Amino acid sequence: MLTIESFLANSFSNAINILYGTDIEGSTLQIQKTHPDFKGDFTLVVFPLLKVSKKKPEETGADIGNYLISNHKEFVDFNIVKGFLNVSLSNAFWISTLENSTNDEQFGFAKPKSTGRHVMVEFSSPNTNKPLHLGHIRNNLLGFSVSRILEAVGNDVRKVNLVNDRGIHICKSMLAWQKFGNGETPQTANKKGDHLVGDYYVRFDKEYKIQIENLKAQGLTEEEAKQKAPLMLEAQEMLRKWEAKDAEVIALWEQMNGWVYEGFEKTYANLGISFEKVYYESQTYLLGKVIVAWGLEQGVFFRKPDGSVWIDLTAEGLDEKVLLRADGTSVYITQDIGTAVQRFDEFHLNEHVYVVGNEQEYHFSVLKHILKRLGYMWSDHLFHLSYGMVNLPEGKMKSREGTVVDADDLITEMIETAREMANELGKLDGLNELEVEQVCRVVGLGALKYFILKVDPKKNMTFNPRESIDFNGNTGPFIQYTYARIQSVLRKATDEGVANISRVSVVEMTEKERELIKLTTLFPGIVQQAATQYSPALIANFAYDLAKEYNQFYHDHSILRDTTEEVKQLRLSISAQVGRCIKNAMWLLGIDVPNRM
RNA sequence: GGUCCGGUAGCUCAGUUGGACAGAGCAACAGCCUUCUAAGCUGUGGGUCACAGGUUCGAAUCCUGUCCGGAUCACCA
Repeated sequence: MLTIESFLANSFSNAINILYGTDIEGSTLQIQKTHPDFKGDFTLVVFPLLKVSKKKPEETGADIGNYLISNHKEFVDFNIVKGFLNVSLSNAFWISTLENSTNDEQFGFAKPKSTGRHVMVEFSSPNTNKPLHLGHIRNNLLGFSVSRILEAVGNDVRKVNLVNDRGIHICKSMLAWQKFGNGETPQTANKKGDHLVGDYYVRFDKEYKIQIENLKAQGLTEEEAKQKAPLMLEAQEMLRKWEAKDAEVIALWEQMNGWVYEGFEKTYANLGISFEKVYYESQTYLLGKVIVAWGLEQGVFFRKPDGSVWIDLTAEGLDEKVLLRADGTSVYITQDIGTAVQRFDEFHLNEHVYVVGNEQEYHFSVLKHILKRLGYMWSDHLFHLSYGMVNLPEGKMKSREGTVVDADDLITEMIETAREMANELGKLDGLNELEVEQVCRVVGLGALKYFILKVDPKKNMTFNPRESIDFNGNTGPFIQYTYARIQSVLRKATDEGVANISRVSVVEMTEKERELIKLTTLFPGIVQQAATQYSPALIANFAYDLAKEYNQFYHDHSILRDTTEEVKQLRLSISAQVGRCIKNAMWLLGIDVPNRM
C-alpha cells in the first residue's frame, strides 16, 4: 500500500526528472500540507529546486504544476504563491483513498512483526519501599505508549520492568516496621501494601532525623551524626545480613516486598499497564561481575591500589567511573552492563529502550561507552528515552515534605471528577451502574493519560492537581467525546438501514470533507514519525487536530438528514474512518474510547 | 566550574528534516441546543518566540555569545 507521502514524492520527483533531467534527493523535496489560507491540498516548496531548474521560482512551479496536471490524472489544479507550488488532487483520488481504507480496522499500523526487529522496552522500574507517584505515572504511560507505537510500526516488542527490590532504602522501611510496626499488616491496617510499607519508610526518616538532632546536641557535626545515628547503623547491619542470606531478614524482606507487589499490581491494573517480563534486582545485581573481570583482563578497565576496578572515560569527555568496589561488590552500572549483555544475547535484540528520567542521562551515557569499549557493536542501539520531571506549581515534589502526588489517589480522583462532571451534564441517564462505572473510568483515565502524553517527553512539565485536569478543550475527553459522537451516528445509520458505506460514489465535496479525508491519510506517517522520535506527543496532537476538525464538520454538515444517498454514504464513510483513526491513535496512547459518554 | 536539556500569549502546551502574516486549550468577554451527543461550535481581546549578533531567497527552528531555569558531574540506585 502506497502512503500519501511516497505517492506525492514519487509524482514530484518524476516531474522534476522529466523536466530537468535530474534525480532529486529526498531531502530537497519539501512537501507539506497546504496552509489553510491558500487553495490546494499539498504544497511543494520550490526554492530548493532552483539550482536544478535554473529558472525563477514562479516558472519552476509552473513547469512542475503543468506537467503534473497533464500527465498524472490525480492532479487537477495548481497555483503558485511566491515560491510555493500548491497542488490540488481530484475528488476521485480522495474518494478512492477513502474507499481503500474503509475496511481496514488496523489502519495506520504496519503488519505485526513485519520488520523482523526485536525491541525491548524497559520502564516503570519502581523501588519497593514506597508507592507509585505522579513521576512513575509519566514513566509508565510513556513506556507503555512507546511500546505500542514501536509495535505498530512492525517491531516485535517486549515490555519489561526491572524492580529495585534490594538495598539500603528497602532495609530502612523493614527496620522501621520491625521497630514500630507492632505486627501491622495491610489487612489489619486496611491499607494497600505499598502504602503501608511507604509509611514505614517515612517513619524511618522521621526517627532518623530525631536521632541526628540528638547527636548534634551532643556536639557531633551534621556529617558525623548522619553516620553514627543508631538507626542508620542498624539499617546497614540489616543490609549485610540480607546479603549474607540471614533467614530472618530474608523472611521479613519477602513478606514486605510481597505486600508491595500486591499494591503495585492494583496500580498497574488501574493504569492498564502490563509487562511481558519482570526482572528483580535481587536476582540480577550480581550480573556483570564476570564481564568486568574479563574487561580487566583485556585492559579495558584498570585496578586501583585499593583493589577497586575503574574505567577511564576522559577520552569520551566523561570521568573515571567505578565498576567494582574495593571489597569486590558491584555497583549499579555493573548490573546494567550484565543485564544488557544478557538481554541482547537471550532475545537477539536489535534495540533496547530504557525509559528513565533525565537525571540519569550521565549514567546511560557511561553505560553505552563502556559497552562500546568492551566491543559490543549493539551499544549504539541502546536508547535512553529520557523524560523530564513532573513538577507541581510550588516546584519539585518532595516525598519528605509530603508534597508527592500519589498515583492511586490521583487515579481515584480523576474517576470521581469524571463522574461529577458527567452527572452535572446529565450524561449518564439511562445507563446502569456498571456502565456508569466503566464510562467514568475510561474518561477519567483518558483525561489523565492524555494530559501527560501530549507533552513532549523530554520537557519538564507542570501538573496542577486542581486545575490541570480539564475535560474540555485540548483534552482526552474531548477526543473520546468525538469518538462517541461518531459511534452514535453510525448506530443511528445502521438503525435506519443505510446501505453499505464502503462504496462511495464520486460527488462534489465540501472543504471540510476533503480536509478530513486528507488528515486521515496522514495518520500512518504520523505513527512512523512517532516511532522514530519515540514521541507519543505526536500521536496525541494528531488525534486532537483530527477530532477538532471533525467537530467542526459535524457542526455544519448534516450526515443523515436532508442529504442524498451519495452524500450520506460519503459522510458516513468519512465519519467511520475518522473514528477508526481516533480509536487507533488513542490505542497507541493506551487510552480507551467509549461508545457513548 | 564542566556537560546536557529547556526559555513561545496571564496559565498549560503545539509549532514536522529552516518555509507562507507564530497556533491550540484554559482563563475573560459575546453569541449558538423543538433537528445525527452543547464534554460541542462561532466570535473578540491577548506575542519584542529570553537577549544580541551571524548564516540565507527565507530563522521560533541552524551557528556564536550573554542572561534565566532545571538536571548531572557518588565506591546511591
